[in-house]
Amino acid sequence: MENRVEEMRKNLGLNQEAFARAIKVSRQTVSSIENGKYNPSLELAFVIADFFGKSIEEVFIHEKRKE
Amino acid sequence: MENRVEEMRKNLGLNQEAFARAIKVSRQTVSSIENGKYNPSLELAFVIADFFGKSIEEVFIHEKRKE
DNA sequence: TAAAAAAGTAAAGAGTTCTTTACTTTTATA
DNA sequence: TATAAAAGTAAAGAACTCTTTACTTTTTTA
Repeated sequence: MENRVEEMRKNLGLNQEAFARAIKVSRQTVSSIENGKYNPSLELAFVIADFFGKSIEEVFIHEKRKE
Repeated sequence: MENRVEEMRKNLGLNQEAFARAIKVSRQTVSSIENGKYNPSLELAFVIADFFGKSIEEVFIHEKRKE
């Protein structure tokens, strides 16, 4: 799954540390999500989307693979 | 976090087993999510919402608590 | 280009999501 | 009401999410 977290974070002029503080996770969590190491939990996906004022679908791109 | 999975599943006339098969998880996973034992992963939330033809926000209700 | 700031990464550990197996309880129907 | 179908639940284990600590690499700026 792809996401636009880095792009949206940079649009707000925040570095990973400030963004991590704002959404109350570690900086490593932000880095891991931005780099696609893993997806956030649904809860964290909501927190991130809410922070950006976007829907989850606008931030996280679920490419539905067929077979 | 609340969700409307049970309601939407029943609207389609599916029991937990048929629904679980359709979204490729175990019946226990469906039961656990419907009963709020845990939230689905973001990936599974997308699969469920897609199955219902809804957005994640329409299926999963993230009540943002301000302490 | 040297120093500082920002970001990448790794490993160990805690907690969460999901599976399988199996049994119990509830709900629907003959 | 007896049986069948549907749903609840529990436990052990695998895989994933997130934390802390700590170090390395990349990018920015003085």
